[in-house]
Amino acid sequence: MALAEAILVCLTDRPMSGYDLAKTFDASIGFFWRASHQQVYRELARLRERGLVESSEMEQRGKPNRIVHTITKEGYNAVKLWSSKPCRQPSIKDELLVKLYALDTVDTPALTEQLGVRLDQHKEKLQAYYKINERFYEGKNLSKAQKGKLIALTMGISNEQEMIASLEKAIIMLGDINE
Amino acid sequence: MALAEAILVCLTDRPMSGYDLAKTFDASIGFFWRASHQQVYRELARLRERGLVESSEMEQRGKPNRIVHTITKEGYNAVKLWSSKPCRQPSIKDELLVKLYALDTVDTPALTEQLGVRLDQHKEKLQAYYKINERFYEGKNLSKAQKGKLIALTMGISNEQEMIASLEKAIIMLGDINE
DNA sequence: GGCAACATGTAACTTGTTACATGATTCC
DNA sequence: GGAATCATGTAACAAGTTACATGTTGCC
Repeated sequence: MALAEAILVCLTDRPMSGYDLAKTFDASIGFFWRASHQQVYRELARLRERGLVESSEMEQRGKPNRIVHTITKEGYNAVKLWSSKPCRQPSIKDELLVKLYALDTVDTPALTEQLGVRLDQHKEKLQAYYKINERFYEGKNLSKAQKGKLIALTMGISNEQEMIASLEKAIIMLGDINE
Repeated sequence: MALAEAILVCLTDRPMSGYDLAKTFDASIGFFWRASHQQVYRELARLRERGLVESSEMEQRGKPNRIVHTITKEGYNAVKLWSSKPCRQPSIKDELLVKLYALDTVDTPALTEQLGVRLDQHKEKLQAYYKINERFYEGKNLSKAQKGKLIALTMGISNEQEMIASLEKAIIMLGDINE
């Protein structure tokens, strides 16, 4: 049920269309909670039914019309209530670690390559985080909302750094085994 | 579809009952892939249908009978095939970071407490990892299978260490904001 | 002419969660 | 007497994924 809240949280920033939200879940908030556009549209329909967002169609020239969703007072209350309740633990599903766990049954060269692919993904993500940090936070006067986002970003950065170091070490360890 | 493979991977170690598997998904392999007992039983039924495991009932005295599942040759092949194909990226769903992202809409004292709870969870997990390391790996002669598990464990340890440091920092940053 | 971006959705299916259901033994 | 552990599952529902479906504008 936290997709609902993640959407509401995005809408506290500004009213958005489903398309905007889908893009947001592919970047920014998507770093902490990922969702496809299909999920977003389905959840928006439910939020509208529950009165937590209001939707209005905006005409546009040269582009298809957008349906813009605005968080309601009840929506804000729902976010506040949710935020006061304990979090569930983040779900963990990592195929790469499961493959390491089964090392003697597994295709080792393929696995080594996959570790490399993953390493590159984390490097890219770290660079993306650095750019966001430079562009929006570094050396700026920040509102409370921005400070919260900066804390989340900081955690993201140190997590990526750690993952990169870990994977580099893992690749070396795996190489040693196959000598 | 990777729950199937995670179960098969567990069964490469030794034949197990659904109950054993459910416990395994609550510890060891559960550190990388979590699943409830309901999911395990459902997936076992499918694996049996697909011929990837074979099941036989074992009578026990004083306890209910167990149904023990053994991985078949086809099961091993399925693991190998899966391992050679690229991994999907691990899913990310972290309510705590979403709450930080929405700091000005959120109940801040409650959030601070939740950060503390999460910090404790990671500390406990780290201790658990240390114990596993001591008991099974440190200063021992390791098979290839064990070396793979050790790599995964090493990654788990450094990830927990990083999370602990990050959360401690986040709690301080959040405290500074509310002064 | 083709592809990317803009924009919204439906349908079918697979996974994951919550609740229910049963029943024996062992330990406190 | 009650709780914990052992042991197996079903059913209903919620969430997530994959594939399908349509149509415009702007750029190369």
